[in-house]
Amino acid sequence: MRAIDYAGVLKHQPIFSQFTPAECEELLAYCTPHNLVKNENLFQQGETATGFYVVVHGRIKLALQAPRGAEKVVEIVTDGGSFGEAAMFLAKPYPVLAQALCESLVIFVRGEFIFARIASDPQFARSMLCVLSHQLHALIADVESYSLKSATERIAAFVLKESARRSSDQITLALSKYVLASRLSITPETLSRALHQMSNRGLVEVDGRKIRILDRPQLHEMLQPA
Amino acid sequence: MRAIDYAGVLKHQPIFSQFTPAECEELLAYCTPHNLVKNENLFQQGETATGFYVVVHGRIKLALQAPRGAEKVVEIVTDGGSFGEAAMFLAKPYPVLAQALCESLVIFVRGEFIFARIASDPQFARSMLCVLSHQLHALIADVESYSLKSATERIAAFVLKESARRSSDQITLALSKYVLASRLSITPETLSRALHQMSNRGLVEVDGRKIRILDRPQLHEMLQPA
DNA sequence: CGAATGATTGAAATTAGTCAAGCCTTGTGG
DNA sequence: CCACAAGGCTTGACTAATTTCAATCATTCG
Repeated sequence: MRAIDYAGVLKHQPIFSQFTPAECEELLAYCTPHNLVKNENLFQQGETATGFYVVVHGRIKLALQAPRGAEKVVEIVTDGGSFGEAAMFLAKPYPVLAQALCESLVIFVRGEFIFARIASDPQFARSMLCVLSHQLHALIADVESYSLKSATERIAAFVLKESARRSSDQITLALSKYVLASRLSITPETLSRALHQMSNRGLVEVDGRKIRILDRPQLHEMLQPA
Repeated sequence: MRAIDYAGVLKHQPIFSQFTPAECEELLAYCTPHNLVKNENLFQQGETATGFYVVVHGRIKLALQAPRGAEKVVEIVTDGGSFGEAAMFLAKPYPVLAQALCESLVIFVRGEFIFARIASDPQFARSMLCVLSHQLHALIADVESYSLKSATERIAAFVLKESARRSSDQITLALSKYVLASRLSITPETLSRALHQMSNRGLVEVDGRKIRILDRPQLHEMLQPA
């Protein structure tokens, strides 16, 4: 078993792409890798943040927890993504729970390094500002979706977005339908029913976790002004 | 009519509080003040951002617009607040509409200046990162509210938060109930009914736009685990 | 004063959630 | 290799929360 070249791994993360190999070596001293098994928690809602996380590979679920086991999945972070920056900058508790949906490798980066780097590298500061700005806009898009679209419309939007991301009419859910439903702020039952209904209308073809788009124009029309 | 000392005004905005008077003078060259009348639009959803805005005084509504006149109020920005930073950093369109709810003075700050300042002043970069982080966490709190709380609970939470902000049991809505309802993602009708119900239960006393908290413990309990 | 806007109220409709049962995989251990 | 347990998914019937529609009432402010 050979040691992983974590410095090399860091170099390949979008957020550190401007770093030289030497800088990655330096950064490494402030990093802690975490190998997570499926369903393992990385941190709980409420734990105070002293750094943030980069997802090397895998899928990390960020979720809000409510009494009686209810939860709301806010985001699924995948390869190359990061999370926890905002809590780090504010030195506040993480507002969400982070849990691995599958075997994942994430790297914890101590805030200490980031703060120093920002002080010395304005370009890096710009990158972090862009990362946070992206996250903010993504959340606003979610709020728009929750507030102004019906359950079926949200599902249609999701299918189209996934399809665009993979440049394919055929998408395979990397998530259980339970998690997807929570991400879309609906119940699994509603998701199931809505997919069936879309299937009956000939918009999509559903086979387990595979969804194929049959009538893209019609699907788009569902999201347009009435 | 005497010219307003905008440099002095800038100095008093939280986001520029670290600036020296000389720096504020310099900043001023990149600023454009806007006096807005009630209901005046500052920008439309979709306009490309080349800077951001600071609210000197007044109330600016940020809202998502949907077909058929529907809209969702995302945030109300008040004195000392700012908005549009994320769109500026991404050089993307504003995802929301900005409209004055009352006569307001806002100052537009060109991104050009901010970018230069970030390059030369790491402390300022930190400030901007904190501002964005705050906005992100505020949005997550909203998502939590929308997803995991009932309409009545959201109203109770709002009343308590307003009361805390003013350190008083008595709050006076600075918003029309229509705008407040949209902010809480409910309809005005539901807001009206819920307030009445809370009033009937002796939790609050409602008189037009004045709300007085009568039973704070009970109100808190509504937000706790069942 | 009177139009316009905002707020309230009631009744009906609708969406989505809840509860409960059953089904279908999938993986595991006998 | 089969059987069964477990989880994930689907389905149906019912319920509940909130919205919609419509009408009325109040307020404000030209």
